[in-house]
Amino acid sequence: MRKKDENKEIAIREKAMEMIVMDGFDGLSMQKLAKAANISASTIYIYFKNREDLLNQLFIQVQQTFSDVALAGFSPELSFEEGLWLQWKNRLRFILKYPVHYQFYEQFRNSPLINHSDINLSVFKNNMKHFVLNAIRRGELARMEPEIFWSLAYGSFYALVRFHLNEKSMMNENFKLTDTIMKQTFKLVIKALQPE
Amino acid sequence: MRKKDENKEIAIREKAMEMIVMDGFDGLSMQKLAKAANISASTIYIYFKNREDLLNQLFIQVQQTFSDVALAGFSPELSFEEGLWLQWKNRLRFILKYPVHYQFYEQFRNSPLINHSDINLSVFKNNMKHFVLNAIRRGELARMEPEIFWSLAYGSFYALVRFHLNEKSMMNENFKLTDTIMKQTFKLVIKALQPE
DNA sequence: TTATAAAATGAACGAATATTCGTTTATTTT
DNA sequence: AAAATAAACGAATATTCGTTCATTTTATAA
Repeated sequence: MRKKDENKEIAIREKAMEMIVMDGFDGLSMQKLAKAANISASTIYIYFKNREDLLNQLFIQVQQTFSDVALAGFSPELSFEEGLWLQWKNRLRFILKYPVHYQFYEQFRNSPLINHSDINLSVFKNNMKHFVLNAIRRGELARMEPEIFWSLAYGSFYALVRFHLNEKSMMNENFKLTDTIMKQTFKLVIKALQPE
Repeated sequence: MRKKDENKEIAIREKAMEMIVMDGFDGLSMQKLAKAANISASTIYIYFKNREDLLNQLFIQVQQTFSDVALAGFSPELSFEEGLWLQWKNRLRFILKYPVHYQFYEQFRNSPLINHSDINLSVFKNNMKHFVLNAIRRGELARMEPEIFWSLAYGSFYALVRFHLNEKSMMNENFKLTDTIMKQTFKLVIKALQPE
């Protein structure tokens, strides 16, 4: 009984994401993908049920990895400032290390495909829930709706990342996301979220 | 010399955006679009050079309308709090009135197509630049990098909108973007951006 | 070494793709 | 009302699409 070639599956996954990031979902055809991965088109169907399944598997894996990375070293018992900063750093680390994965992820999230792929983030959600509740209990975080917290704490972070990744930035053509910029933004967010 | 039928072009534009929002860029074929708009496929090529041109024209128009709406009633001389709040309301008004346009807009922005379509937002940029500088001069806004300002002032707003439009919200399944929520978030943003 | 089972392939499938072409239709100008 | 012109169309084009299938190759268990 011959085993599946792990490298082949990885090649399929990586090339597929590269092609999607380069040319959009239109740009990914099974035949072109096969050529890019140096295999036959029919081989792809040994590793994935069909095109839709391939796309979903890609998203699920990236999503899972991304949220795992975000939680690395994280504990709901951390102080509010420490915990949030850790997550910012974790997220940025992933984005910088795997920009293709991240861009694929964002593209997928903003496409209608997202509706057909169900996501499981219960571990992540639970962590964040406890983290927020603990911070409120300790008086480090203002009492507020979870969506308000989330919008401020992460919306601003992702806006920064977007400026960083886009060549044509809204305000400044040559924007670079330095540690200083990130820390300054972070401090302002903390200020906003503090009680009273 | 027969004139072009304005309604026909509008039908093409609207149906195209609907199809893209429903099924992604894959979902838009010229023949299906023609059927949806009750015309012949070849007629589309009278109004648009080709498929790519159609997509670009759609984006450019929505982008222009959106930034015009955002500036409605706006003046760079407005106080910081008034001016920012006006923009938030303007933006939300557009999003709620034309959700399909907005979702198409976001989808396009997050796709590689954005790189092939050049955008002209000089009027908008100029307004915002003066607005921010005036607010700093009057001491209503902390001195900071434009990207930090932008990330906080709009990143959090768009994160709220995202929660609102997504069925499966990250934190709360049944999140509704009420006036109260928006005003609360806005107040926190103002707090963050204030000097000292 | 042989048997076996799954991986891997290339050829082939019909359906769908964007675009073009020759012709017809509708509208405006003379 | 006739002439002129571009809109509008239906049919046809050559490709490309995702997927299937019969066959061959290859790694492993016996």
